[in-house]
Amino acid sequence: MARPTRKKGKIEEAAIRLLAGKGLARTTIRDIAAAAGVGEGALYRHWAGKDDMAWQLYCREVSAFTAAFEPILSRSAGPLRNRLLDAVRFVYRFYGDQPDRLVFVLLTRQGFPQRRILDESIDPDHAVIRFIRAEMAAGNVPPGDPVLRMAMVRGVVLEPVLMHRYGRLKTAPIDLAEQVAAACVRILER
Amino acid sequence: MARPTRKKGKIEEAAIRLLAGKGLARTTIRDIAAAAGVGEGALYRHWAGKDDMAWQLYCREVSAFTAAFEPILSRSAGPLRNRLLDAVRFVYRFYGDQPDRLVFVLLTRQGFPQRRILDESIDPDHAVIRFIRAEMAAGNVPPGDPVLRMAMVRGVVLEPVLMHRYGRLKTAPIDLAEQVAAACVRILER
DNA sequence: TGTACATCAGTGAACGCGCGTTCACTGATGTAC
DNA sequence: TGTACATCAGTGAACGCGCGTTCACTGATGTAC
Repeated sequence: MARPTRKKGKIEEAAIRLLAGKGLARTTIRDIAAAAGVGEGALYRHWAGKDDMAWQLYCREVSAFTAAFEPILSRSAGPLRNRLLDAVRFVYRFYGDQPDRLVFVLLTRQGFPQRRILDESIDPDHAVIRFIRAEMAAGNVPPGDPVLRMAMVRGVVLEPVLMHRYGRLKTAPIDLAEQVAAACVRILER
Repeated sequence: MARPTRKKGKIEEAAIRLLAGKGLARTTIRDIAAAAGVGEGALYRHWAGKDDMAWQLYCREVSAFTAAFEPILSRSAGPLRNRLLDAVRFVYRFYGDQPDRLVFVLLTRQGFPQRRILDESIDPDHAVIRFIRAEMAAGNVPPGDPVLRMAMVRGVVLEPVLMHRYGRLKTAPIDLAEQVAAACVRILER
């Protein structure tokens, strides 16, 4: 039963790279198979089809990201600004180490034919909303719509990543972490 | 020669709606033709093909947006915070009036097969960069990378639009303009 | 240990559907005289 | 004004390519005895 799967991992890595690069609709099974050094049929040994593979992969990667990210947000020691800086650094280091994976997890909007909904327990946006709610309760953030706050913070943190990926922003995001974290503080603290 | 074109406009409106909704790759010629109430061949009377139509439409709409947006940015009267509020209100009103058109112009990333580059003279991001450079020169914004500043402002302003479009943010963006503009001021003013 | 068999990851040619595009045609409008 | 013709937006069946998927097959590994 526990037969060694040699090529499933290769397919997954190739898929993440290609999906982050050009999205689900423009990525073909043959693209993925060729990039993974695998026949076209191999994919169907592990998943029901293309969309199923993409969705399962997406859920797994989002879940893994959030599992690593949430503890950083919920560490309650130190002032808010330090914790925000840690969180921004975490995201930007992840991008520095595995740009395709971060883009796949956080910046692959749309893409899935049926409007699939991510479970709240693994959605990184919801982790940020919970964080903001907790900080409001603790009196570190003035009351207001936590979803709006999350949206603004998300935009400030991730838009520079996109600009870097498209070649517009020359500086690596990790070197901008202080500036971006400072902007987050100003958005949240009123 | 000046023969009346009855259906070109219908095709364009349908295309904007569909492209904003599901992107170029998932939108078919037949989708557009059906939504416009037109035969499939009609499109080829006006454009060389699907990609050509999408690109021409994109350039036209971006250009029109920037032509209306730039004067608001470059009005030099009044304090920075008032001008930023005007700019945010302009974007959010545009979204309120024509959500599909705004999403098509500002939030349709990627999509085009060959990495086509938008001319600087019609790119709204560049209009914002020019604005920030001018404010730096005038001493209203401390020196720093104008591209990073543009990216952060862009994220703060547009991420709430996406969240509203996907149903996560319940309040209409126009009612959040003051809060978002205040965040922009804090990002730019140091 | 050796032999026979079962299991299953992986192959790649073939299939059929859906897509962008073509093309022979229609019909409405403009122009020449 | 009326007639003949030219122009061109628009039609929709048909075409062919590229895609996701299938399937008969291979071969490596695990298991029974």
